[in-house]
Amino acid sequence: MSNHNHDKCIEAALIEATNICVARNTRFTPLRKKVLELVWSGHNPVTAYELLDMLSDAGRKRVAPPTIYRALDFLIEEGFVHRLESLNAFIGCPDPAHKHHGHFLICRKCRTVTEVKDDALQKNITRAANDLGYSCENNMLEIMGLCHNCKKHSNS
Amino acid sequence: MSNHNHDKCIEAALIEATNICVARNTRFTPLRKKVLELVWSGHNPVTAYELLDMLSDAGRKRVAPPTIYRALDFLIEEGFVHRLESLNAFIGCPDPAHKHHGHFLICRKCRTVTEVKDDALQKNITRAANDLGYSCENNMLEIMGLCHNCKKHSNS
DNA sequence: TGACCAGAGGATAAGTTATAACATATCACG
DNA sequence: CGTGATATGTTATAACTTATCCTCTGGTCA
Repeated sequence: MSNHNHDKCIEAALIEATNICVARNTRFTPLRKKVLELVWSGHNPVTAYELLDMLSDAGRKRVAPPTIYRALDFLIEEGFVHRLESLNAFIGCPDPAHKHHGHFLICRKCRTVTEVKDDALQKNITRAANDLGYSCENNMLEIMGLCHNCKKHSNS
Repeated sequence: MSNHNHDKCIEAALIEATNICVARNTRFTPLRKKVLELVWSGHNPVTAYELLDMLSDAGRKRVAPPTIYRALDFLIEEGFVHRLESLNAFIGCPDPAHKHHGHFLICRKCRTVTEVKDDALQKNITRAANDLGYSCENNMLEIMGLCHNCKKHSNS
């Protein structure tokens, strides 16, 4: 995630979300759009309260927590955003058009988060659940470690 | 987890924890023992505040949150207890002697939690991380679905 | 044996994350 | 327009977690 034109990421996410909402006839309101844009401010997780501050800085008059949480609920429901349970934080989904569970790589150093897309892995998870008599309706995998870049530049 | 003698589960967990602490020369104090016992009161996750209430009911004078969190920190550190991130709750580990990451099946109906022990799955996870340039220092998998028993008895 | 020290746990307060409950605004559609 | 449904604003509070400071206890060692 080093030096790319991140504006493109944001723009792409907003356009795709817009298209999906049109297709589904759901309401991509200005607030929801703004929150999605803020979530996409980087490839790092952001917390609800960071979003709150960012929204306020962005010129709106200070909003209260429910405003953010409701927007996030919508964005998660539509698949535009994932929640990182181990961080109580949120991250934009790079592929909202395809329904999937959240599997993430989290760099403990630079906090970059990369989404894992691995069908074999998902199959393996479902299989493991079935082996023990459970159905798998939903699952989340969060892997903490060092990203490629931080591995190179560090000795810890 | 239907009708087993759960006292055996509790007893086994306490004995194993005691042995491990002796081996490691760490202090399994009465408070820590009591908290572990309470965590093991069932095969369901318990929250920190539930433990707080349980401790108080158990005759002690009301303790404050840090007391519980410190005990939990110790128990987690020693591997006796896992934290379920998606529930902000805690569950006893059935195999504390062997270091491993937490992979769980959670029944959304009866809340029974079963720990998954699956080496192939862990290898698969590590491989997926490496494929994307990440190391895997730590990982957590939480699968939500219905357990065998609840599948049989329900139509939702 | 007694001075010292480290670790455990009690007490208070505060920080962080999330939701309930109710009021108001806006939209969609007949 | 009017009405119902959905979105957002507002206030308060619940739920979860940590920081800080202090006391007590049990072990170590001069």
